Amino acid sequence: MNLENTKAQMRKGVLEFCILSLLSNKEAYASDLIQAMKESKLLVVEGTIYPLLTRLKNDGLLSYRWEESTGGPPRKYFKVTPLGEKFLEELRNTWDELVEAVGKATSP
Amino acid sequence: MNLENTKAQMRKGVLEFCILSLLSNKEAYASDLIQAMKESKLLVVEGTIYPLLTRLKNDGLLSYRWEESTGGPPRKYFKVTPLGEKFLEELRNTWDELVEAVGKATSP
DNA sequence: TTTAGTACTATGCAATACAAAGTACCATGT
DNA sequence: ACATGGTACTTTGTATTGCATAGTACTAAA
Repeated sequence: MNLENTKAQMRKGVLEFCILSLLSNKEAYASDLIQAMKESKLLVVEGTIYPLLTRLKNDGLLSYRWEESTGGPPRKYFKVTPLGEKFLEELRNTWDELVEAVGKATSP
Repeated sequence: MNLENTKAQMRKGVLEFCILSLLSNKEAYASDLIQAMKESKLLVVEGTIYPLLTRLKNDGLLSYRWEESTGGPPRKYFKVTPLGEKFLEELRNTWDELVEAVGKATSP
């Protein structure tokens, strides 16, 4: 039981929420997202984000298009589907409820 | 990918925090905790809480004593150890940071 | 042609919430 | 005395998912 492990556990489930939310604002590819998450102090690495994006795509919450890059291989630009927007809305509620519930449980 | 599943994911890591926090206020046994969590709208079931309590105890964050019950088998009353209090303090920071980080990442 | 950097893919592991089945103890009813 | 029901705890197995790691493929510069 170490703190880093627990932090990682806490991040679970909120990553989905954050990624969907970021993509809801504008299209992006993996590196954009990693950068954006980093700026919010939510560190994510490649091994996490690529499988996550694939999962969300397979579930119909995201779609993507290929775009050529000026230097380097082409990029997968993701955006949120209508179904994804709907799911995102539910995630917002879920998150708010969780924050409130934890507040209740942990305030003396 | 369904909402219930994601909710469960979001709860991960938070449960530890809530349980430690509840026990920091006063000693309790499993059913007390399940009840308290329920009142905070954080549903937990036996299969989750018993292994969690055992984990926390094995890591030295909790200790327990047996107490006879008026009706039914004896109960394990848990309380937070000094090490647990220290860990709890860190979890508080971690949680606050996470809430802030998610807020940044998900607000337009 | 080789090297470095970027982007994506694939495989395997560890942590943990939960379900489900099981064990043990006590009190009550017959 | 015995069966029944409720409470408390234990054990086992499963599914999900973040992460590490290694690998593939493309571009550009040396």
